[in-house]
Amino acid sequence: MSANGMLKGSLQTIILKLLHENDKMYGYEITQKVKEITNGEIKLTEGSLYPSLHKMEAEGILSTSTELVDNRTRKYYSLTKEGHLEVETKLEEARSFIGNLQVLLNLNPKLS
Amino acid sequence: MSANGMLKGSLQTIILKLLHENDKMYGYEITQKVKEITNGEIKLTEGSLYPSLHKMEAEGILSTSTELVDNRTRKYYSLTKEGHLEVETKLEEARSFIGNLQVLLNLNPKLS
DNA sequence: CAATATACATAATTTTCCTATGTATATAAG
DNA sequence: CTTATATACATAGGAAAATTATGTATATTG
Repeated sequence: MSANGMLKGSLQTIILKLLHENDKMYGYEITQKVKEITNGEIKLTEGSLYPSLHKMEAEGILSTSTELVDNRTRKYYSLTKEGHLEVETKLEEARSFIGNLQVLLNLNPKLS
Repeated sequence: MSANGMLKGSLQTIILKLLHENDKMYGYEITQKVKEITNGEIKLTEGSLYPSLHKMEAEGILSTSTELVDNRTRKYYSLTKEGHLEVETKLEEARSFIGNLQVLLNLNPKLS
């Protein structure tokens, strides 16, 4: 929630990057991690997170395994081989887009 | 077009920033300016640009004036008083969001 | 004369996210 | 003991934003 109408288009990239770093994570853990890293400025809603995870699983870039902890179900997500390729693509797109946006908006313009 | 699925959410900000710098611009001119600044990496489509301009005009943050140049109509857009306020808000949002995204994706992480 | 550039517009669709809701267990507060 | 909060998942319905695909029209270049 809270002031991120700009999330569109980068949610998948954020999720994939976290899974690239952490090997396996479950949904709730992802929301907490994003909140922590951004000092509470970006809060993923379940209504956007879970459908996005399901979609990527259906596309074959994520795989799942379920565990039971304290009587509560945890569904862990991991990158597949295709997922690892997809992260690189998405990150490069993000790098490029952010660079262009910074130039357009005069925010920390690209040196060089 | 071309590799900017991440445009969602920042199109208005880009337009407003250009109008903030240029006092008045017409649609086609905006597409050319964005293409020029980003070395052709971001190409605004008419299908997204014009509806966005119309919407902002309806909201009262843009005003228009039409001119005829070489027998072709040009519809110039300018920021209204509200538009000038809106630019600041949008820019601050963009600054914040990009900062968070950079930390999440490990791209030029914020020093400090 | 044809292709490209300039200049606007919009309908229909798709993508992506959010809101609201629902289920269920564990723990902390009072 | 009861209530609120945190943990943990899921999905239906709706809204917002951009794209695709058209359509009109004039000027310029080859």
